[in-house]
Amino acid sequence: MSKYHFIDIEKKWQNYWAENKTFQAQNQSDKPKYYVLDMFPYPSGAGLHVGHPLGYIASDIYARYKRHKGFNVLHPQGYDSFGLPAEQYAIQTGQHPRKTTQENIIRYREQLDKIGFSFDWSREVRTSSPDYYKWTQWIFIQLFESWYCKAHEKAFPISELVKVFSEQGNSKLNAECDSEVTTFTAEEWNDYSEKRKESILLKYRLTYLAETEVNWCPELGTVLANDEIVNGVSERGGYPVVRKKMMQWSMRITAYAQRLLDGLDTIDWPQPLKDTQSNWIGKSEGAMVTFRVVRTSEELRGAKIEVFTTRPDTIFGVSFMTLAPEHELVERITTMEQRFEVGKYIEATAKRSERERMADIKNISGVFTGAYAEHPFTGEHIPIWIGDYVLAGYGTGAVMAVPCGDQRDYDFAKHYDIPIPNIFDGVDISEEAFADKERTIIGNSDFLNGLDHKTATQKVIEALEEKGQGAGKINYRLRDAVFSRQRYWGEPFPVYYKDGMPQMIATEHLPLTLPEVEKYLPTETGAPPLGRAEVWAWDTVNNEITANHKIDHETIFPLELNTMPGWAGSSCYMFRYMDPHNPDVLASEEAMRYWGNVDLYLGGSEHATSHLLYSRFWVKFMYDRGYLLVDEPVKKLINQGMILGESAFVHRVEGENQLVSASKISGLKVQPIHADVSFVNTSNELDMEAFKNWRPEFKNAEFITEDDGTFKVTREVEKMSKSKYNVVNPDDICEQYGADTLRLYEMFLGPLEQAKPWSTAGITGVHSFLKKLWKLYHSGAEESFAVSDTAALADELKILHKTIKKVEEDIENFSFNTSVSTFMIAVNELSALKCNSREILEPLAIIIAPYAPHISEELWNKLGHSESISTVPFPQFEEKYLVESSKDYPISFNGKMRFKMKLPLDMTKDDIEAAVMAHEKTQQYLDGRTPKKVIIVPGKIVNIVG
RNA sequence: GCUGAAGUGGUGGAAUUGGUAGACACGUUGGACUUAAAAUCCAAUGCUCAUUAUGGGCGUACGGGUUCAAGUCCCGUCUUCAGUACCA
Repeated sequence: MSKYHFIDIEKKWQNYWAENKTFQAQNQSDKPKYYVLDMFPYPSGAGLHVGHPLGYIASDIYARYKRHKGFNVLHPQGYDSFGLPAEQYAIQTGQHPRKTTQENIIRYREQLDKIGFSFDWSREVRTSSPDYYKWTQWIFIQLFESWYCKAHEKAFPISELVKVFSEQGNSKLNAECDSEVTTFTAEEWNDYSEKRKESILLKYRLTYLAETEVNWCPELGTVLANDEIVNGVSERGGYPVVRKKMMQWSMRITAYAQRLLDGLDTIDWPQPLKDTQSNWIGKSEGAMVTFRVVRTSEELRGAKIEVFTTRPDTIFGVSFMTLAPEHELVERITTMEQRFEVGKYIEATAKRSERERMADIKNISGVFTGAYAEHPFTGEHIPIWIGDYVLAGYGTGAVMAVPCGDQRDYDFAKHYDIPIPNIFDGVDISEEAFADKERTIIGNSDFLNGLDHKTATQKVIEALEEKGQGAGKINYRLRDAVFSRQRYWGEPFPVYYKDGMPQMIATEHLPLTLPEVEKYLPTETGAPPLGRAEVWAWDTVNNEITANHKIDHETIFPLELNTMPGWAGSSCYMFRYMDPHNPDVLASEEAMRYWGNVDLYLGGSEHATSHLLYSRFWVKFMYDRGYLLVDEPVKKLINQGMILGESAFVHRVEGENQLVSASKISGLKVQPIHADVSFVNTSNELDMEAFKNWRPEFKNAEFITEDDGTFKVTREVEKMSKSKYNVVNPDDICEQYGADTLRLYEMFLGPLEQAKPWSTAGITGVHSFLKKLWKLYHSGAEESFAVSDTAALADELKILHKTIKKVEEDIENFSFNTSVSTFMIAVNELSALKCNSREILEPLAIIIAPYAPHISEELWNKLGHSESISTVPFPQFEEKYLVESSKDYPISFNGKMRFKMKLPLDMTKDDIEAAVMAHEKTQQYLDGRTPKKVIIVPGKIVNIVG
């Protein structure tokens, strides 16, 4: 084995690492720790494509580099193995999702192993394994057993809440809870039945069961969270979604809204991602204002409308109110005369899907209820309307309409001929509303006249508070997260139902394992798939699962039929890696103390409002309750860009079986067809035979070729996907060029964070670099190993140290693409010098090792070392080798670079001025004039002002 | 609409953060080696004018500005991408 046989070399070292457990991390070490994590993959049936490993390669380079730098590195990997695709595959084929998931994991592992990652596989976790989801269930129970105190901004055990209730009731309590909680005294509480107490507590628990309006996807037979819906259809499959009321588990994430927002300042995450999260949380400051409904009938006694507004300062501009069609008061306040109109309108809006409503922004629609509200200050009667521009889900589902200050209110008022009073000084509102807070001076508003936005807001809130008709309020867009899914392949809830109330299974009996079912579809009665399980009841005497027919509602109770959503298993998994086999706790305190939080996390930005937000929420909760020692999961996060596919299109003449080459299309009516990219070479020529044999419909197709007889396809950049036939498998690249080439090439493609299309066009350049590197250590036709012990030349040392310095900077800045160039330059320069000195070639192998670990292990081994290169310290660059005796100084004159001058490095400013002045060429450019000054930037450039 | 990021050769992309723009690679062209091809090696390659040669002009989306010096900083305009959207 003398030539660069990458296949043998890579296999050899991958086996070596596995056998020697080279990358197993220890939980005790004198070294500083570093935790590098990738977002773990969902093992899909399609396997990995070249886009998946991009982030893994980057994090692997960083992990390997940190090991060279003397860190104890934790770099684990696992599988997010619960999920919908496996379940849908199960529905189609009847195969158990456990089986297909297992197969997919094996396939993923094979593919990952071929790329030479330095994962510590002894710590692997799988979210679908009972040993793991035991902890997901355990966390769920802790959330159930907790409430959130707003006074302390912290979660506490529910037992403390019970104590507060029994001692002083709930009137003084400042806790996060459902909006309709009524106040009670300690005496009242103590008199309540157990069931009533339970149902009150449920309104305070951090995970709770409630009738909520949810996004129901009939096609998938399940509810979806807001972030699982894109443009009104399901993210998976693109099926329609409708609103529906259902009894669901929810997570009280809204309790943590402010802390989730504040925490963003403490973490080093990309700005766009932070912005996405803070938009999603959507904090807005304003006031709650209560409007009394004018009592025109007994029915309306005590009726009030609460609104949220960010502009309480414009309250004197209110000329009508608008309720969402779904608002609970609509039914009650609508007058007899308007009943028919209102009913018609509500029916019409209910029929329209969310999507239609969004597409129809321009159309103004609404209807008058016939009722009036009373202005808190003027007592004026304000008409109450219904309009679908008001969303039931935001604020209170009602607005005080100030047409002069809000464009939507303005348009609505214009459309229905409602007055538009102007309450701004010196502003023309005849054409449009005026919404500039900064330039606002209030007028025509009684005690607010002449005030600016800020002062007026403050003053009006005080006045409202005095009247008991309002208060300052911060509102969030963030909703509580629905946590129930009507699916089979997810974590079962550790919950059974006694007398209609949910009960937790004691934590010592976890995990509650997923039952077997015959089919993975919902039942005929519409219950979730777990409704098919025959053994799915909880025996509270023996504390075990038992058959449904034994349910007696005395000691044996039905278990929850829903399962948890995809993000349940991924919210705290980073802590399980710290101590993955611990049977007693999620991770031991010792392990958590040592590893802290994730130092570097790599993954796609598509998880911004799901996994990354929910994970932060759970971690903060676990921190509050003392189960974790940190309140943010991840210190630094990098979003790697997606690698896109370059789809190939063959064009077929419409209605004919004629296929037209790219340049012959014009003028023809053609239909593009995705062709498999493996039939196309780099100059876009199609392998016509392969295409003919691809599908029977093309067997007899006629090809209209280019004039030279070739057939060309057109290209388009799209997301890589099986259905677009543009998927490139990393295995093929590893086979043809090797894993080291794949690793280097994926980095070389461009900046890590940027999306970029995959193209093999440049891969030969990277591959030939590795061949050159190999040749540097070998010589002769036989390429025998040839490294000598002769001392290195000064030039060689300079190249080496320049390279060390640059590569170190690049890795620290995560600009892995430029260091590949740096290696290429170094190898080219050293080859030109015919360098074969061990003094150079040994450190060179180390600095390349993080990027191309297999070839460097092989070279390291040939250099006579028996240990793995991955444990060797990274070479230190030394400034002294970079220093030159003299340097070319570019000389600028009147802003233009004129010529370069060789000057000694240690020259002072005066020396340089003198040297420049003495220089013959300077005289030539100055042309007899005296320069005003000579500007010297030390070590850089000399500039003469003429 | 709002928020954020970005705009550099034929292509992917560099540029030590204000100091010789286009590193490195692909592609293209020419050459060497070959019966030939592949592989490999060498040279040229931003555009443009001119030439025997040295050279000149223009160039980092567009228009201004600051500076001895701008891809980089400031103001304005345009375009692209991403997130979000009747959020009161």
